[in-house]
Amino acid sequence: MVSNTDNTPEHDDFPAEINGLRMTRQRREVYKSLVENRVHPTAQDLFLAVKDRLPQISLATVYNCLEALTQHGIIRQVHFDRESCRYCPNLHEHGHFHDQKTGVIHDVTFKPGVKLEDFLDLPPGTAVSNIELTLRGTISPQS
Amino acid sequence: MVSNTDNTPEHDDFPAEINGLRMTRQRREVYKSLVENRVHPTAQDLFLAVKDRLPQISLATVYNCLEALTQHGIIRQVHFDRESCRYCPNLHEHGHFHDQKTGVIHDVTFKPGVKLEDFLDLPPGTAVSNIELTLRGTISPQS
DNA sequence: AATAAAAATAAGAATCATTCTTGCTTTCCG
DNA sequence: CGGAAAGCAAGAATGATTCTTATTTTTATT
Repeated sequence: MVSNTDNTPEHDDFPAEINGLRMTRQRREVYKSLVENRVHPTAQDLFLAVKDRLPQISLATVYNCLEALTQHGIIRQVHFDRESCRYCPNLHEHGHFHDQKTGVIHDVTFKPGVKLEDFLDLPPGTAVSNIELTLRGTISPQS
Repeated sequence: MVSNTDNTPEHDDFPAEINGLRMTRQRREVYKSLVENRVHPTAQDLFLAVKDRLPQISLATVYNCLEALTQHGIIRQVHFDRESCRYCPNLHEHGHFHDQKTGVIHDVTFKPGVKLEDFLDLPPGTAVSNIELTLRGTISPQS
């Protein structure tokens, strides 16, 4: 097998470790493909993309890499109904708008300074550690 | 097979049709079990519950009923990551808070009068037809 | 009320995303 | 260097959901 920690300049000078996770060749390529891809890809999408650079990578390894990256807070999973998981390198608090006409998924940010309590009736004592917000609808062309 | 449109008083005087959907015996029992159940059950949960009244009902039929009820706007699907779909008879706009300690799922309502534009940066021209909001965290005991 | 057509159902097979298992390879660290 | 730990590839296994098919029930028509 080819070296996994090849961080020579022609391989992008990627850090050897992020958030305590060793950046192996497979993890690095999966992560890079995710960052380059702007459409919230699935594991399958990333598998095909990474194959160009690592032809013998397996789908299971892509899943392993995505799991490891997620567990270490480097990327996030995004869910739409029970479709295949999608992945997102944007770590800022944000939601997703799913355009039902085009299928495109847009990131949606919260207005600055807004707190959950401003728009939700939360039971007293709730400590929210994770938010997942999904909107669906259409975008009418702007004149 | 037992009659499907038995709406005699001892069977609860249920309407024979809701939102244009014929209330068959199976659909009625699935719906009633969902309303009685307060914990956002899965199809499997409902299958077991309904079996008491309709011993020969099949899991596929429960899925069919839930699909029909959902399509006719009588109930809603709720998703938590890629876990089994859960179902909810509460049609009011609301989100869900998943207590990570107890596993209990609480409905969370929006503060009255709040609009999406109040707390989200939506691209111009967006028409939102569906909102799914999932929170995770814990509830500390109130003193 | 009889009957043909349409809608629902039961049962089990099929699908598909994801996870698990196993044997091998690479990396880490003394 | 050499053993232990971590990662990986390949394919099998899992599990929720959907699909298929034959049968039953309901509806529409007479």
